[in-house]
Amino acid sequence: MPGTDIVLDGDGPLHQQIRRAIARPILAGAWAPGRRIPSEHELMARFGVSRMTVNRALASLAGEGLVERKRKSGTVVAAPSAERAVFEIWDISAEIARAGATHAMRLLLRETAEATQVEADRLRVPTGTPVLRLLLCHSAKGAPVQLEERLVSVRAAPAILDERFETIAPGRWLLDHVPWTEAEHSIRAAEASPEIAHHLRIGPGAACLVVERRTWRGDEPITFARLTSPAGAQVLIGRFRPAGER
Amino acid sequence: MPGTDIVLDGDGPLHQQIRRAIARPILAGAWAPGRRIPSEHELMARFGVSRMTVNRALASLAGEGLVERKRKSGTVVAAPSAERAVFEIWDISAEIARAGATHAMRLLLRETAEATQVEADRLRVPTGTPVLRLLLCHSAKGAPVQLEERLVSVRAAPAILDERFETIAPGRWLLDHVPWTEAEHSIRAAEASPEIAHHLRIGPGAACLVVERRTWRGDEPITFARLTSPAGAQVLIGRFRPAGER
DNA sequence: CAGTGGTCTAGACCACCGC
DNA sequence: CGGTGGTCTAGACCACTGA
Repeated sequence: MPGTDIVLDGDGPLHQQIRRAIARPILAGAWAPGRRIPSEHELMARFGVSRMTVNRALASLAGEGLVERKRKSGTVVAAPSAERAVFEIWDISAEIARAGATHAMRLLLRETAEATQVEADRLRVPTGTPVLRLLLCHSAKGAPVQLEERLVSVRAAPAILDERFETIAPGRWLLDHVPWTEAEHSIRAAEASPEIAHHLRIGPGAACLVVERRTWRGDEPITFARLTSPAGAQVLIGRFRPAGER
Repeated sequence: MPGTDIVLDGDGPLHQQIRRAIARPILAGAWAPGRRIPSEHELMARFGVSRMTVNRALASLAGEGLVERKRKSGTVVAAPSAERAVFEIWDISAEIARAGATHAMRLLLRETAEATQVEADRLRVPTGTPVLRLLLCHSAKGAPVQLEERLVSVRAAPAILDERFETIAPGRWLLDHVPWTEAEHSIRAAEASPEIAHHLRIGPGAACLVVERRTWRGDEPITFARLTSPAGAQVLIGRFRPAGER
């Protein structure tokens, strides 16, 4: 098969290398859902490893829902699930597009500064660290659906200073340019402050869903985002199985 | 070692049986965090399986964070994380207890009925299915923190008709008595209806976090719960890694 | 029927780390 | 040093299912 760009990076255990080699084109969108992945025998031969090692990598990808495996028919790229979108992607523009609505974005603030005490706490960096401050309002069908307050550590993503964010959202840009290894979400309800209410065109004190996300690359904080949506504009859905299963 | 009640249930692949056998006492709280789990060699001998099979079970438990493994020192029960509580347990009384507060529970409604159209939709059963309706208010330190509206399919859990719920919460009872294989959460913000506001002693229209949970055993719906908490009373936290890792 | 994945085995070498 | 887990191999048998 030409065009199969799966290569091992030589970093870490073989089964993790194989897993990454296959996960990479799937997550990047290069392999469309339904595309067939080489069989275990083919991968054995290609990488010169035993079948157990290949199986371990593929079984793990199947456990995460990135691929689906069926006897006889083989392994194929799985359709992205809403669950994965919730806990992995967090790209509001993609979510809006998936819902079939048109997405618009307004950049309300963009400035570099040294982190204040409060910002440093949020981003988990020392006070005075250079940061990029962003404030954006995302709309679907003309109605505001999410206010994005974001801090980005300039040290973790220096190239972000060249980006104007006229068409691409900061979350998307970061996903594309800065690999992350760890993320933390916190989810809560809150009443809209006057400023947030103004931007979202809702009454002050109206119920909002607030998601805060931090990401790291190793021990290095990358970004802090607070995403505020009016009640009803966003529902997070997750599917789970008992810890003893799977 | 006396008192190690790990037994295989003979259901499904060996590595899953071993995984369940170890996960069960951990999730039930019978094995305290830090407790040492038998080494791979001991488990090999006890169950008469190969080391690969034991390793597969333990590696999987480690991946979920139920145990921690260290070379030489062995495998121990991990401390429960807030993340696990959010996505697995959902036992409000345990969460309150962990936070060091006293938990109280008031049963406001308990009746059996045939599911109305709306209830049938929520529980994903046909209209007219026998259900148990429950309404409870959970308090911490005397202040209401969560209103629980719950439907239980009588067919899936007939023994629940004998339970009065004076000391044990329905969620806890179900976890203890009805094994589930699949759960779905949805999370959103909403404004308190007059009735909910009354029970939670907040103003009508105040912001609330609403979590809806459905569980199944195979294809059989077990329960639907809507858990409403005042803004600020509850924050859900999750930690994640990229889909290509781990 | 034949291709595919699901599982399991018996054994091996290695890295880590407490004693 | 020796116990522990981390990884990998080569091979085996089986279950499922599409052609």
